Amino acid sequence: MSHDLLAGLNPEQLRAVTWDKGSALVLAGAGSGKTRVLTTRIAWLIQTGQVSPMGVLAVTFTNKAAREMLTRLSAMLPINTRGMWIGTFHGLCNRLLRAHHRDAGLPQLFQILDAQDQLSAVKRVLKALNVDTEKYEPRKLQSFINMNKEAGLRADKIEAYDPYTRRLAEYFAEYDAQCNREGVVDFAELLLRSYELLSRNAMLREHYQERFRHILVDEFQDTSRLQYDWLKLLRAPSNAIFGVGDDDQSIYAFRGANVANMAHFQQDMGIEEVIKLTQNYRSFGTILDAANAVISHNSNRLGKDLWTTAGRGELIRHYEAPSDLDEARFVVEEIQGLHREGMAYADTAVLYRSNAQSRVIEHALFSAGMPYRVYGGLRFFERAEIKHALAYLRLIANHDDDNAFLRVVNFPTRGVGARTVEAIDAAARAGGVSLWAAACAQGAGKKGLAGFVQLIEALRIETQGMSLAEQVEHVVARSGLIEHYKSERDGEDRIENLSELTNAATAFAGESESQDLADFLAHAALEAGEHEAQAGQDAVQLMTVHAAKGLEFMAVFITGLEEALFPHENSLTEVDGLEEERRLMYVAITRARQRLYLTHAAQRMLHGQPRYGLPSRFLQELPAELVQTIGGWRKTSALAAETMESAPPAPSRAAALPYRVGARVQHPRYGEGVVAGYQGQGAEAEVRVSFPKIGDKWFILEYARLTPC
DNA sequence: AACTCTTTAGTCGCG
DNA sequence: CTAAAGAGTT
Repeated sequence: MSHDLLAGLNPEQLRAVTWDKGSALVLAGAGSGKTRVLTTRIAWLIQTGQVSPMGVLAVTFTNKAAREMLTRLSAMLPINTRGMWIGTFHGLCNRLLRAHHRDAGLPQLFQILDAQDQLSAVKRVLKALNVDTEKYEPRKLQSFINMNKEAGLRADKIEAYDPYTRRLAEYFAEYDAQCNREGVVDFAELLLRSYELLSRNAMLREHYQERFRHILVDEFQDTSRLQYDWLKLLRAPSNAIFGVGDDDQSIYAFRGANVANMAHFQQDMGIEEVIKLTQNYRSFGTILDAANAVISHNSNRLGKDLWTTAGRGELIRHYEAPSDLDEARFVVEEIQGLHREGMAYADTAVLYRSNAQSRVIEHALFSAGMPYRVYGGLRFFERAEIKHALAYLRLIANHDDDNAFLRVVNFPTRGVGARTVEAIDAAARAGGVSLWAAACAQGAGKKGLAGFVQLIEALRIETQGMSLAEQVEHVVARSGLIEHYKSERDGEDRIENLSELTNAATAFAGESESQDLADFLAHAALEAGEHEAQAGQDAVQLMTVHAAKGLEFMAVFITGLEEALFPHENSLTEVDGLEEERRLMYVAITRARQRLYLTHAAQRMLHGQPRYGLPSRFLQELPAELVQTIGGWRKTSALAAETMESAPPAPSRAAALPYRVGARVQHPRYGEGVVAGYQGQGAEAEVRVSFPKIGDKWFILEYARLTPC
């Protein structure tokens, strides 16, 4: 039987799939069949009777990855995957907390705050404490809270050596208190809460440890400190963790990912040998060589090189554009050419480091009348009208949800102004009760408020006994949202989305076999929905490099390959920042199957001003024989190369270029400025300096009276 | 309560 | 430049 399952696996994959000596770490390169290994292993474990479906715990980071695993698994095995613990960290923690909400100290119908909700909750805390939000920015506090929770730290465990941090910790504590009062948890809280639940409750912990004989973890390099500890807590000494990841694709340190977990895992589990999947099934050899070459400039790697049997393929194409406009024009023309040769638009992707860069490319595509799709932006459950409708539903499920209350108490407007809300807020704080309770108490006198209270109560009663979809439909219809959007100029889309919400509820009820409103609300928070825009059409794919991780395309354009943009200037001041940028470059390169374009622009508009960038150091890190320069307005970028730290030193001319681009310099007449670029060579070399007020100035390098500052 | 003006910030973003 | 958020105006 298992023959079918294992057929077609290469020796490395086979070794990983059938590993039977305890915990394992699989170093899975890009395009090496990682998902296949994970799912085949689960199927193999079940089919060979080593574990029952209930005994498997498989964790991913995205809903998409979890879905894919489930789909592939049900194709491999005739089992019902429902009830199996396969999902995202957050989804599984949610499941755990719902099942044991009492032990976790949560109300049964606790609600989940998404990032937006969390930010407004944070703002409310700061307002209640009368904090100067200039000094303590809500966003900063939000990320402070999340960073600490991701490291497993509550407010009282934070070591604050300065008054500022001490204050932040205080506000953190107050925020948590507010969440507890309101019966809501944020994303990080889902994890921390379930970690604490398991660590405090030995009975529960042992129950799950006994149950999950095999734990499998996808994208191990993206795990946070807390997630790693959570996994260790769930694993009995006799059970195995199978971790799959790629340290070279670790690009999420900024949101708490801790690559070091891979090394810790090796030590903690006594793993002697890492299984490496290095055969790549995606790209041609030239592309892989380029990726290998770039990433080899990083230190602290576990180490691996990708290879293929597919052959060399085409050279990488490098285009040097005079400006961002020209870069976009080039990309458009190339895609048109590819399309004429039969390539689908959807097989081409344009990647960039930051979202702002998409504008120019979008404009060029639009002018050329070509279809395109931009990834990112608002997702379905994040749209304002959907959040409004959900707020009504949340308030029915949990009256104490102050976030939801504030969102809709006066939307659509019903004469409950800021003054009234303030009064409710004061009463609620004085009485230590929720806004809802305070509103009920004083609502009688005020027309609008009384109407709101009655509406919510009526909805609660009316929806009892209804199916989930009926409840959603009913609440949307009675909330007045549709009437409100009818009178708005471009409200049609919003009304359409609201009716789509009913469809989403129907679909959810069908998939999960749950008619429970709380389940649906959790689903809405945990799965914000796809990025809607014209999915499924044949369109050029535009996205950031981060968003491209895990995807592949026949042809890939990596644009904006300039110093200070990619690698991003902000990363240069961060610890290991440059290495993370290089991994980002590695991810970008390995998205391409057949053809890879690298482009950079000498001049680019940034923040409304022209910026002059040198070619990215990553271009220099590519072996010249893999790259073919096409077009190009300048013969060589050798001059540029020599200003770069990572380039081999060229003493004679390095002395001639005393400042890096981006370096701050002082000029006796114009004051402080930033070096924006160089032009010419030798005695004619000129330096361009940007001054804040005055703008850009060219100086003959030899005579310019510049001093570093 | 809608509208307008001003100010400000601007890397990447799963759940 | 430009989008978003906050403040101020009608």
